[in-house]
Amino acid sequence: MWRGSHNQVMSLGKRTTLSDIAERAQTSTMAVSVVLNGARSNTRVSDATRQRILQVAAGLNYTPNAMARGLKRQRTNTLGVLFNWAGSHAIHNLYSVAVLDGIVAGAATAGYHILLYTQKWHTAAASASAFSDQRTDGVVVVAPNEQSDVVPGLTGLGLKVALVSSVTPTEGVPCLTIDNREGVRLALDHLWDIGHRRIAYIGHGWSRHSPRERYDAYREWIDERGLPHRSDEAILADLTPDGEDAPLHDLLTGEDRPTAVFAFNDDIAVKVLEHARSRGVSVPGDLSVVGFDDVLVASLTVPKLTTIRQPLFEMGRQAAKRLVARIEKSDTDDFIARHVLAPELVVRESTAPPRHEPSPLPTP
Amino acid sequence: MWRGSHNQVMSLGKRTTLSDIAERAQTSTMAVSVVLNGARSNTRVSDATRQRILQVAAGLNYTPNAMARGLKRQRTNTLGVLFNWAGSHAIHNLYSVAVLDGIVAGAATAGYHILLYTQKWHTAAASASAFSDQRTDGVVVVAPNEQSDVVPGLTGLGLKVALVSSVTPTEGVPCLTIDNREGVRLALDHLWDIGHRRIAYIGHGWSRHSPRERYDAYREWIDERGLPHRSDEAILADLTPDGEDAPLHDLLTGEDRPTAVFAFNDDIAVKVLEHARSRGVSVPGDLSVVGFDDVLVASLTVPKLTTIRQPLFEMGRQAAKRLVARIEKSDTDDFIARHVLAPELVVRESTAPPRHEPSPLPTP
DNA sequence: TTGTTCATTGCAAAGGTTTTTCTAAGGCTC
DNA sequence: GAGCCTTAGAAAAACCTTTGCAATGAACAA
Repeated sequence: MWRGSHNQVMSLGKRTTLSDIAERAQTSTMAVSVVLNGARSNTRVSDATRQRILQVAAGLNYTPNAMARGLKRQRTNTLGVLFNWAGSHAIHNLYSVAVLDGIVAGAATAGYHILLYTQKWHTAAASASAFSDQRTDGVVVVAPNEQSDVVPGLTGLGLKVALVSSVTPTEGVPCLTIDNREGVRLALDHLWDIGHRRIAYIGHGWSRHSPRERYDAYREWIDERGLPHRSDEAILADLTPDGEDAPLHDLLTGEDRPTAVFAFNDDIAVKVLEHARSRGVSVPGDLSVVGFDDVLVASLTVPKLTTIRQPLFEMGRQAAKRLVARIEKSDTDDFIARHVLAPELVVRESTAPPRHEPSPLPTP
Repeated sequence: MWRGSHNQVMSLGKRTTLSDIAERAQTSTMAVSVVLNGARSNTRVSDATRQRILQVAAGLNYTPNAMARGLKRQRTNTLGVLFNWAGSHAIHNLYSVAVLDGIVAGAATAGYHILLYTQKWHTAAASASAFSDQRTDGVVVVAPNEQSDVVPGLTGLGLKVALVSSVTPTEGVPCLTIDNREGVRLALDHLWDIGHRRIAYIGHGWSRHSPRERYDAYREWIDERGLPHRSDEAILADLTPDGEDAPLHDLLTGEDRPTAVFAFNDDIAVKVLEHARSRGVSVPGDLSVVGFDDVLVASLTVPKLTTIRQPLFEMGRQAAKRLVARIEKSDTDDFIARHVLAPELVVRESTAPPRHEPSPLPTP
């Protein structure tokens, strides 16, 4: 290790820069820069000075200043991620966690870091400009609220964007999603195959795209099979934590109650399970339950939840990968905007053939 | 909105810079800089030009270039986060999720962003220098492996560091942790109070600090109460996913089997629950189970898990907060290194008084 | 000897912002 | 009317890296 005479303080005082190295190696900063990066320049360096530089650099453990480099290169090797905030929680559900995990993995293999913007952005497109600081080379937006015009706002600023779980409003923005209709179909076909004919849908909030799409697919399927529409077929559950949800209660205990329930997602399915247990309704004996997402908890419930698996990790990973590709190739060669991944039925323990006659209701 | 003559392309060509604004406002870039930030400079600007600048800036929706600003200010308003990677998953357990969520929240209130470094760092201190690019103002290290010398490596480089869940090896590094001994005590006292005398410990891997500390606390408590040490008191379970874990099987079905089990964390406790169910051991009837962490799934198991709550979100939030304080105050005024938060007993459904006589074993 | 080629390396500019220093001008006091 | 203070704003330096270009010098061919 090469040491200067009065440089003991070096390590904790100033960071070492290119010119520090240059000074000690008796050369200029550009030579050092060229040697320490793969030289894209037409500046060439003799072997003698190259060795000298490498030796000095090794002794000083130099790390390039990412700010200066980013400023010069107009490239930061960093991907931004935008979440929908829920209160003070950015990563408030297991869905986001799985996607983020995938994004991180995808970015990691491409040598990119991840920046979590901590600003809340659902407000207006006015806030979009905040993300076009030059901190990131592109942004992954996870499940954007469609009411919001953030995505057009971002692309309008010339920002590279990739989406996870969203319809694509703007051209040229890769969007990772699954086939919701197919997922619903898988779930309902499964229930049909094991004998269910009275199947209810439980969901919430029509404001977003996927709830609408899944509910539409459900109704379509019901029509296809020639089943009657139930008056209570769709519950917009604001399911209170283990509380008194009257519509849900009615649904599960009514005279013409369904033998199976398809829930918009696993969170809701879990609540249905809890509700059923507290009401003495046995799952899957009296009621079959299918969820959607196959989030981490789905395999931990009792009974384990049958659900439609979204490859969330993979979606995040691919979103990162596509975004990087878009950043690094300046042009949109073989660019496909919409990547629809296949959902998958995961049969666990919460579904079974219905009892032939509705069992007598347990007295609560 | 002020528009120049040939600037329609502005929005999607180049980003607007200070000098763009200066040019249009007929002034210099420094004046613009001074107006658009809280002026710390002694450059002063008349009201007339100030208005002119503000007007032009509003029209061009200017966003400062974070790279340039960071380079100049030597401050990025960004906090780095370092996780222990497990395979390709950075945020592989609910523990990390809760902490990260807290870090993000804490950073957000302080106006900081979060950078997730995607490099794996457990290898050596040599990789520590990679985190002293000037990208972040400080780094939160979550549950560092103590074998690794990364933390000393980081601080040695003059980097500001905060730790979550770690012993503090170096001076001047804030460390957010809980009182493990107290947590163990809470759990065991609870079991004692409801009548348990044969209590086993299930954990794994002594390589990290907290397993050691909790196990030590367990043994100490056993001694204090004058209870005999069990030969099988500590199972180092490499619990295979719903598989054949022989030691665990022996423990749960042996002649002198414990009436209660204290698990190192919730993940293990959940596996014990699964194991018990598949063996026909009823919880809490035949066996009480206590976990540790109170991670999200703890309230979703059947029966719901009694556990020791770690305020993980709060730990993350405080780590971010302390780190920011340390960054913004140059000096270590009233600096306290170690912040020990209080664990809390959360009694749910997995604990109950033991049956007076051991119930006959169910035939598997 | 003179002109040409080639390798080596330093100069300088650029990237956008912040801050210190400095100038110019106007207004005030005596 | 001269000196001085205040104000407004510009020039320039700095932060650190990257890269086009020029300069230097040596070897080499004519």
